[in-house]
Amino acid sequence: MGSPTFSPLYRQIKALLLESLRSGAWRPGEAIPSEMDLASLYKVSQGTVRKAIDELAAENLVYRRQGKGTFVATHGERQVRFRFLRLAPDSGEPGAVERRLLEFRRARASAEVARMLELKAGDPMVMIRRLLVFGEDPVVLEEVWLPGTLFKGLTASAVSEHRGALYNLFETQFGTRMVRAEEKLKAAAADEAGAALLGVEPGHPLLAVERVSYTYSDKPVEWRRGLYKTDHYFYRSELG
Amino acid sequence: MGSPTFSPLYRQIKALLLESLRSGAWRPGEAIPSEMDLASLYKVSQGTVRKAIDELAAENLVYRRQGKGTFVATHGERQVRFRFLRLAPDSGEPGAVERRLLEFRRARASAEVARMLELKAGDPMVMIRRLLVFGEDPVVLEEVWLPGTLFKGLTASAVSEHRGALYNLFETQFGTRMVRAEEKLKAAAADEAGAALLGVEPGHPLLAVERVSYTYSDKPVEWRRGLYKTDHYFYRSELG
DNA sequence: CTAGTGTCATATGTCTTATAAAAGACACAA
DNA sequence: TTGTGTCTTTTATAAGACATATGACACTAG
Repeated sequence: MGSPTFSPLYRQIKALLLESLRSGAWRPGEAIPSEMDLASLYKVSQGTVRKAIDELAAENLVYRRQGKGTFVATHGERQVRFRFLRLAPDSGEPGAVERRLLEFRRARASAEVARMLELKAGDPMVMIRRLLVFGEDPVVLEEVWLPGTLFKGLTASAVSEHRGALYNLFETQFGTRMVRAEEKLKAAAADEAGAALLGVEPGHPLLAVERVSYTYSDKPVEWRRGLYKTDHYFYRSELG
Repeated sequence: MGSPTFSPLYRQIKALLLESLRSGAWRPGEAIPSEMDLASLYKVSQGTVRKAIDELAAENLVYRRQGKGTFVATHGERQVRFRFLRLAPDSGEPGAVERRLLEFRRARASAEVARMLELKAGDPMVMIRRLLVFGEDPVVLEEVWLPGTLFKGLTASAVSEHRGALYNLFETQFGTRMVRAEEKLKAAAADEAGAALLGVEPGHPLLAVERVSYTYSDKPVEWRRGLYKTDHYFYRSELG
C-alpha cells in the first residue's frame, strides 16, 4: 500500500522550525519569533505552531517561558550540564569541576571512529584527552574525537582556557549544538597509565563509558571514551 | 503572595485519571473509556481530556492507538522490558533470558532498605536472590527487596515458575505496577561468591547497579542491588 | 525625587469546537 | 469464500476565543 508519505501540518511546521535551528538562524539562548508571528508567517493558526513547538520543547531543543517567549536551548544552563554529565557524589552536593587538558592533536579517523560518526576511515579528526577533577579528586579520564572539518579552527589553548562544558564551547564557537547522546557502559580494570592519572592501583575497577553525541537530525558529531572512578561518585540513570 | 494553589482544568482531569489508574479501576492492558466518554463524564470538552491523557502518555502510563482507543501500559509488552533491563549484547540481537531463583525468604528491613523505601527499619520484607542467564551465559546476579505487606501472598514457587519479567508478575498478581525507576551505577570487583555464580575470577570487574522502583505518585516499592557481568553485554544509557 | 502602583502590549497557556483519519465490524456481492 | 464498500467508534488535527504571565513605562502619592 502507499508508503507513509503523509505528514500533518504541524509536523511540516516543525520541520521548518528545525531547519531554522539547524542552520543557526536562531542562536542558542535567543528567543525565536512568537507563536503569532510564526503563525502568520506560515499562514496557519497559533495552535498549530504551538503543537510544533510543543514537540521541540519535549525534545529539549527549545524551552518556553510564559509571558516572555520561546528560547533556543543552550548548554550554558546549569540544568543541561547534569543531563550530559551523569556523575553525582555519594553524599553532598556536586562541587566544582576542573578540566585538565592532557593532549590535543589532529589525527586520522580509525575505522572504529569512522563507523561511529558515519565518516570514512582516514578522515581528519581532532582528538582531545583530558582529566576531570572534582575538588581534589581525579574522577574522569576521557578521550574526545571530533570531525576535523566541523571544528577547523579548534586549538589546544581554546580548549584549555575555556571555562565550562566543552559542549558550550562547541555551540558558541563552532555553531554545533549537541542535542542528545547515547552511552554504552561496561566495568573495566584500570591499566597502568589510567591508574596513575586517576590515583588508584592498576586493576582497580572503573566504569568504562563510550558515548556518541548527536546534533540536529540525529547526525553523530562526537565520539568519547571515558574511564570513571566510582569510589566516591556514581553514575545516575533513570528508567521510565 | 498566594501560593501556587491553582491548577488548570486538564491537570485536575489528569489527577482523576491517575486515581483510576492507581486504584486499579482500569487494569493493565485494558482500554480506558474513550475521550468522548470521559469528556461527558467530567463535563469538559474532548480536547481537555485529550491534553490530560497526552501527559499520561508522555509518562508512559498509557499508550494511544488511533481508531482503537487508549490503553493502560503494561510490563507484558516486549518494548517495556527493554526500558527496565538495559543490558544489550555487544553484537547481535538480545536472546532469551533464563531466570534462576537462588533464594527466597521473608526478612526484616535493614535501616538502609527502610530509608530507600520510606519504611521503618524492622518492617516485614520479601527478599529474592536470583541469577539471570542469557543463553548459556550467567550475566546478572541480583537481590530484590519488597515490602512484605504489599506482597503478602508471594511465594518462592510463584517466582520461580513465572515466565517473563518480575514486574509482570507484580502487576498481574499483586496490582502493583512499576512506573519508573532510578539506578545508581558503580564499578566493583567480584567477590568469591559472586565470581563463582557469574563464572569469573574473583576480582573481575563488574557493574554494580542499585535500583529503586516507583509505582504511581512516586511511591517507592522495590529496592534492588545487582552485579552485571559486562564482558559480552553493555549497559545502555540515553542522554537527552 | 522616589517608591510604589496601574496600565498596556505582547508573550505563552488553556479550553472549546469542528473536522479528518484510522481501525474494525458487518453486510453484501462476485 | 473472499474481497469490497460502508458505518460506527476511536484518536488526531486544526483553528479560534479567551486567560494568565511578564516586563516596560507612565503616573502619582509622599
